[in-house]
Amino acid sequence: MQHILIVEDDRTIAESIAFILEKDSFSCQWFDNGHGALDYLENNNVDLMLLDVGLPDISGFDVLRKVRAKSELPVVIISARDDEADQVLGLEGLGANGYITKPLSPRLVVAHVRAQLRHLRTEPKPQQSEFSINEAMQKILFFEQELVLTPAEFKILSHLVKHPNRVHSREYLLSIIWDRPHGSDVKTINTHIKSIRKRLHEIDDKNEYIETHRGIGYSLIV
Amino acid sequence: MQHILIVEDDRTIAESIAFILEKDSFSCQWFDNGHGALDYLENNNVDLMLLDVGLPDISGFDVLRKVRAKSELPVVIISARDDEADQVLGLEGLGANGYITKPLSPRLVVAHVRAQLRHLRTEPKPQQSEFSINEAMQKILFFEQELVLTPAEFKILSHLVKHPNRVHSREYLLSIIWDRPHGSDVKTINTHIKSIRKRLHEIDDKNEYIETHRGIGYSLIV
DNA sequence: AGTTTTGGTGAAGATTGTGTGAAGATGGTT
DNA sequence: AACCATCTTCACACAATCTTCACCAAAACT
Repeated sequence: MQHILIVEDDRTIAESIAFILEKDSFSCQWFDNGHGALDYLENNNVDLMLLDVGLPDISGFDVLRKVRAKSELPVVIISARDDEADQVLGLEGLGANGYITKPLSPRLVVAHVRAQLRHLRTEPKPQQSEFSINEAMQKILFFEQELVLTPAEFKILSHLVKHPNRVHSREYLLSIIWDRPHGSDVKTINTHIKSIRKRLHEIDDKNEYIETHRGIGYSLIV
Repeated sequence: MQHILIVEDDRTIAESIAFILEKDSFSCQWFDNGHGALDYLENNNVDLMLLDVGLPDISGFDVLRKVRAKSELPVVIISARDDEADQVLGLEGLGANGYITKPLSPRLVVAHVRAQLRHLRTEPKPQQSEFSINEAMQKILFFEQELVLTPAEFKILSHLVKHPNRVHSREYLLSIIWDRPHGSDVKTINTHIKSIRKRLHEIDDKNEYIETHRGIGYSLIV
């Protein structure tokens, strides 16, 4: 599931956006201020950010700059009024990926989000790694050798392979395993990671491909 | 030149899609109803189908199932409103290859069509195997020997033979057996697979040709 | 160094999915 | 109606997998 971060100080608007997106099978996290959102970004796996320019604490301008300092995360700007047009222009120059004007149309929000994420998906960097995924057979090759994985292991590893070199929280990795809400302990992931590591070691016992980020999560190094 | 079949009851939308695609050097054929499109498919060479879910005569659901009963033609769903989301999900389960929501963005339509056709090109060509199908006789040869199969078994096995080395969900395999909606349990497939395996074992009891993918479905290994 | 927190490990439940045989339901044919 | 082939359902056993737990090791913090 793709995870959207909503930064919007109007609670009503934020909730309606979240409602729409969740109906469209995205997961959402809402912040009514910039600092909270930036903190959240540090430790969580976010696929796209919807950013209102008029925030109480810091300007959208600064939020975007800080985000861009660290990542290429797609950011869609929400602009409140026409007289913010100049500001929006500046934001686009700074690397915003799109913008929507209020009042928001539900369809338009979904369309923008989808468009950005699809665009992201259709531009995969042909970054070759020692892993290759065969979705049709639900199998992963590691140095040309087939890994025998359980469903949960497959889901976790294929996500790590698709998004290497970045940290994924245990919560997020758990959410990948389930279809529906399921109240199991995040420590479960430790065990899954353990067995994935074991399987990788059977083929190449030298290297550590899955790195532990203490207190945060795991990442795959390629 | 690649040929696109457009099934869309809104003339304006259909014409604009056709215009865009033709500008992009595809050829198009438009139908404003499902039955006409299905007839056309029988006798014409189509590379991809753009299918609106809200048709006047039969539902997109039924159209897709009928198409899937006979081929792996790439089908991209066009969904009109948000409240069709559930339906679209069902269609994806039934084997749709993608979907676009209205209002349609020209670039997005072209992108989807191109993506699907590119994907098609990389699909493995039918490779020769120990199986050979005689459609006219509704028989399958396995190591030169004729398999005696019930209709349902024939449909399942011939689909597996035509699309080997990839996983097929029970839902999908069930949809192959029926022409129309039929509310039977997906576990039925377990039993069919069991009896197909039994028949294969009668000829070659060494190998496991049909592989189980726990929680997902089955695949035929060649 | 000692304490606290977090992650690794192996094994023991708990849970879920699948295989199996047989019984029941369905639909067509005589 | 009775038969037949076939499809579907069911109950159970078994296997694979997921989760939890207890314990130890490693890291971070006083």
